[in-house]
Formats: sequence, structure tokens, C-alpha cells
Amino acid sequence: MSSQTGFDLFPDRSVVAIRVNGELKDKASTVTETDAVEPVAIDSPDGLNILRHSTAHVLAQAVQKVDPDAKLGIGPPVTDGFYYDFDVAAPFTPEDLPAIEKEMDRIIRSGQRFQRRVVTEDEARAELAGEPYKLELIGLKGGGDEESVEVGGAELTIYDNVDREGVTVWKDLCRGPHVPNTGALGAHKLTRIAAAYWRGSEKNPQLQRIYGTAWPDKGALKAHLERLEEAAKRDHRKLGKELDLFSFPEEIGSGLSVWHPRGGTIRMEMEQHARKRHVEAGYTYVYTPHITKKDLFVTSNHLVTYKEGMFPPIVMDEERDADGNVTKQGVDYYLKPMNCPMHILIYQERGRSYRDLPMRLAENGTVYRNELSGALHGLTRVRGFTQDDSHLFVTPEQLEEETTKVLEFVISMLRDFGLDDFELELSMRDDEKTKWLGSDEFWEYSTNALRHVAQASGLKYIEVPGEAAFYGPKIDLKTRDAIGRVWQLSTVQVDVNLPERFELEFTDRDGEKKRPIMIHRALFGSIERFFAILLEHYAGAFPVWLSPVQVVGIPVAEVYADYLGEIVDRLRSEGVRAELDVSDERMQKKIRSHTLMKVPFQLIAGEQDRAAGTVSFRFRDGTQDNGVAIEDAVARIHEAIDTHAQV
RNA sequence: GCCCCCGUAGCUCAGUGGCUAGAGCGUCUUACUUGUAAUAAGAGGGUCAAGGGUUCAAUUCCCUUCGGGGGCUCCA
Repeated sequence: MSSQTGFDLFPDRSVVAIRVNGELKDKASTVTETDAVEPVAIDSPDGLNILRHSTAHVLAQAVQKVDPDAKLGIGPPVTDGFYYDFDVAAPFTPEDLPAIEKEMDRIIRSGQRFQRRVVTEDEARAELAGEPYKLELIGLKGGGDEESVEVGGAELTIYDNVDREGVTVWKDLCRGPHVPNTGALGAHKLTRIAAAYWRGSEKNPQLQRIYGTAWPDKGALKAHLERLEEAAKRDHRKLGKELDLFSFPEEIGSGLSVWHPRGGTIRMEMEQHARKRHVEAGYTYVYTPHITKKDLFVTSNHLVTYKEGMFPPIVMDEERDADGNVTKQGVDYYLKPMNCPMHILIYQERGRSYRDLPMRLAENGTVYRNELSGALHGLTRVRGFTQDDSHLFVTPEQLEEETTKVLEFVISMLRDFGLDDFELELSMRDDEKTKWLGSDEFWEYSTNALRHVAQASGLKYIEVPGEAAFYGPKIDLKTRDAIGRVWQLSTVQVDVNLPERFELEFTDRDGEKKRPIMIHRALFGSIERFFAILLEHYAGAFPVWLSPVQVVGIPVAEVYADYLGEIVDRLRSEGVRAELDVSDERMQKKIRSHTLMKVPFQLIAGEQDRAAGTVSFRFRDGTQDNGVAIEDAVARIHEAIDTHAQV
């Protein structure tokens, strides 16, 4: 019986590794006739990871060539690319990258083989004596997810980079697999520099991380870079400024937004639509204050579990004597980081019966969270934001049915906003005993309920053990936007903790007092963040119903302003956001400005249209529809608004 | 919060250890009244983020603070 390698079985160079009995291995591995062997192509998900991880090795080798004192951290593949962490005397600067890139190119051209070698722990320690972080990893063998790239296998392995003369020029502790040689690597580009804590903990030293992107060929790399450019073009922070939608005045503070008239109009339209649908679905709106005495968050336990996310307290009514001794105890007030405790107080305001349930409270509640300054990002990560928050109080029997309704409601609402590519993530508890609150029965029951809901939705869904909140399982809904990015939006969480802490009750039909279950539901999550996502999804060209200005009238010359003005006035009286541009500019200039501001309908009229009793459309994409009868034009505009159409 | 980078007119950006800091767009004024992406001329607009230091002299060099960007961490 002869043994073969992956090279014998798959001579095709685009096969960079093999899968043997389900396990990824180097192409040079030997297999027997009884093994199930599959090729791993460079453009498959596994192949791309191998390509990127191998490119990370080349980066590390290049960095150590340029700076022999650089100590290695880890270098795994990530979405679209890879990174490698280094401990270096001075942080990298952007000027360092060209030299590193050049060295990487040289390494790749030199045609090194990636050669796997099994070592004992003692051998590894001896060989890597100069790499303190690698030594630490050896001690952690079989550890966490990221480290597993280095040492996750059953045995310790080192990958040698061997040049054409057979000389080992570099090596790294690594589980592999790798591409056979640097010739198999495609196109790469180093993208940015950052600091990152060793093994992801703030308590550890900070290493310098270099990120890169890598693809099977130049075309794929180019396409990726173009996608990045497209994403940058529709960055909501840029569009927010260009379209005059919102800003973050320094005087107010970072992470605190103000909404300009145009942005405010879009937001108002979003909120109005959502309100209407909530009311139709049996929710009632409540209003609660922005601050509260300390005790509420003591009872809810947020001052223990969420304290570092809260703004420091406002101390009220404290009095002191001349010596500074407190003579009258003050009261601490906190800005609310969550709405739930206040909604619970509304539930508790009187005794509740099973007849009151399910009780669906909704609020656009503005909350304040003391986010780390470095974590802030445009409207997606802020310190003050408004949750479209709902809390549903249900009996255990109602849980599954109500959760189903909630999920259907969420999906249907998101569709109203033009999103239609969803997937679900069911977060469950894991086997770790102490972490989770509530009985086994509760977890089993509620997790099953959510699972049924997820299955019934027909959407793609995955289950992630260990990701649940400590008080119950949850379903998160993710959506894919127009350029393929995935955002987590809605979340539906089952909670027995707060009902317990606040001793919530309802009287059941048998006269017994029982405890309701709470469902926390955020639909948009944060209105600010959802707005940002929509803004990027549409690249600023909102569907007509959301557009701040829906129609702008542009007379060919001043004398036609009256004729067009009548049409614009009529639209306004019918609730359309229509304006007439009577400024001194040329019509061409007006068309340009309003197109840049992404107004969906430009109505143009001159002598021809006035004489015929018609009007001419011009759209954002430059297309036209001339000589449309006024009645038809008006009907067309209304229809686009009513159907939430994109034009 | 931590590491790196950055902050000049409303916006996008030039520029300088020295004299009055510039451009384009936007704004205002005037003239022109035009059929599908920029009419022309003129005017106004700056404590060069703020505070401190070095210097004969600081927007420029240094420090601190504030703000922004890319990451880490965290998360809606």
C-alpha cells in the first residue's frame, strides 16, 4: 500500500491544503487509502483563512527582518484579512509600512516553503526562548479561541520557512495548516496599525498590531479595496455633514448628538411610522424621566452589574456645616442607562391580573451611558441615545406565542424600512453552572420557546451556547445592508431576573399569585444607530417617504415660478414636503445642488410645460420624465410616498 | 480608559519660527432671466481648537486639556 500526499492527489495549484477525515491539513501531509480526502481551494472559506494566516506569517517574518528585536504575539486570520501583534520598542507609524511591505514582497518572491515540524514542549521552549509571548502560549496549550491558531492542536508544531537552498530562514509556533509555499500566496496589502492588549485583556501589556488584507489574486484585492472605498463614501458621519442631518457640537460633549432640521425630519418620519405600527400591534406608549434616585438601580442591581457604564451620580440636597461635616444626608440621582426598571414600576403601580397580560409597554426612552471615550463612533456608538424599548410582561404559558409575535413584528417593521436580508442568532447558556440565574426548567422551557420561534421564522439561524444574558436566553436579529455588511439590530431577551428582584406578581385565574416573565425587546436598538445604518444602506438617497425634502420645484426662469409654485403649494397642502427654489441661480446649478442633496423628485417647468399644463420630472440618477400631466405627476408622487418606494 | 495619528474660514484643503495666513465651494450684494449637474463681478468671513511653556518673536517647537480618526476593550 503506497501513501500519497495532497500534491499527488490534487496537482492543481489552486488547492492549497487538504481536508483529511474532516480535519484541515497541509497539502504535503500523507494520507492512506482509507482516509477521506477533500481539496481545499484557495478561494474557499477555509482556503482564504489559510492564505491569510500564511500571509500573517510573512508579515511577522518581514517585521523581524526590519526590526530583529520585535517579539511575536499572535497572528490569526480575520474577516477579509489578518493581523499580527508585535512587542516593539517604539510603536509603528504609517511610514514603517512601505518598508515592511517591500520586505514581504521579497520574502514571497524568494519562494519559501512552509514546513511543519512536530516538537515536544521542551524543544519548543528551547527554540523559542527569545519569544516570551510564545512561551506563554506553550504554557496555555489548548487555550482560548485566538490562541488556538498557534497551539490549539493535539501536538505542538513549529512551521519552518525554508528557502530554495533548504535553509530555514524563519520559524513560528503554529498549529497550521499553511499554504505549501509563498508562491501560493495571492495579493495582499497592509491596511492599518493599532495597539491591542496581549490576549485581549486590559490588564496585559499593549502590543502593536498590524492589519492587512489578503486575497487569492490582484483582482480580488482590488475589488475588496473598492468595496472599502464605497463604504467610506457612504460613511454616515460624512453623509451626515454633507446632507446637513446631525452633528456633535463640542460644547455639548462627545457622544451627544444634535439633529438638524433635515435629520430631524427623517427621524420624525421614522418614529411616527414605528409608533403607528406599535399601537396597531397592541403596544401602549409610556413616558418616563431621564433621571432617578439611586435605589431603583440598586434594586435592579444595575449599580452592581452595570456601574462602570453609568454616569457618576448627581448629589442632591446634601447640607454641610462650616467644618464640612454632612448635616443632612443627600440623595444620589443617576441618569438612566436602561428603561426597564421604570417600566417595571408602571407594572407595579397596581395589582395585576392574568387578564392584564400580556402587557406591552413601549417607549422611545433616551438613556445615557458613560462609554469609554475611545469607543465612541459617529451615531453608532454614543453616550446619549434613544432606545425604541419595549417590555412585555407575560405569563409563562404566553411566552412562546408572544415571542413569536414580537419577532414577526420586528421583521415586518424592518421590511417597512427597506431591509430584507436577515438572520437570527439564538444565544443560550452553556454548561458552566454558576454563571446563570434561574432554574433548569426555566432555561429549557424558554430556550425551546425561542428555538421554536426561530425555526418557525424560516430565517437562517445559528445557536450560540454561552452567549445568553445571565438572566435568560435571547434572540438577536442581524441584517445585511446594501453593500453586504452585517449589523446587529433587534434583540429579544427573556428575563426572570428583574421580575424576581422587583417581586412582580399577577393573580392567575386560580386566584394564586404568580410571577410574570419579562421580555425585553429593542427593535431598532438605538434610533440613532438605526438611522446611521439606514443612511449608509441608502448612501443618503432615502426612499421618498423618509426624504427630508421630497419634491423641489425648479422653474426654468423666474417667470415660471408662479406656475410651478401652484403645484408645489398643492403638494404641501396634501402633506408632501415640497419646496420651490426661487433663488437667483441658474436652473442647471439648482439641479446640481438638489441632486447633491439627494432630493428624490425635481419638478421642472418652463414655457413648454406651462403651455401644455404639464411638468417635467428629473430624478437623482439623472433620468428624466418630461411633459407629465399635473394630475398624473401629483398621483405619482403620492404613490411613491405611500408605498415607501425608492425612486 | 489605553496606543498611534490628527485639529488652519460654514465645508474641503494649501501654507509659514518673522511683516497684512491663502484657495475652491458655500454665504451676502449687484448685474444677467436661461429647458435638465456649477453665469459673472464684488464683498464679508480666522484668537490657525483652548490653556500654559520655550523664544527677541509661536498658527508653526514643547507640555496639558478639549475634540476627531484608526484599533484594543466594551457594546445599542
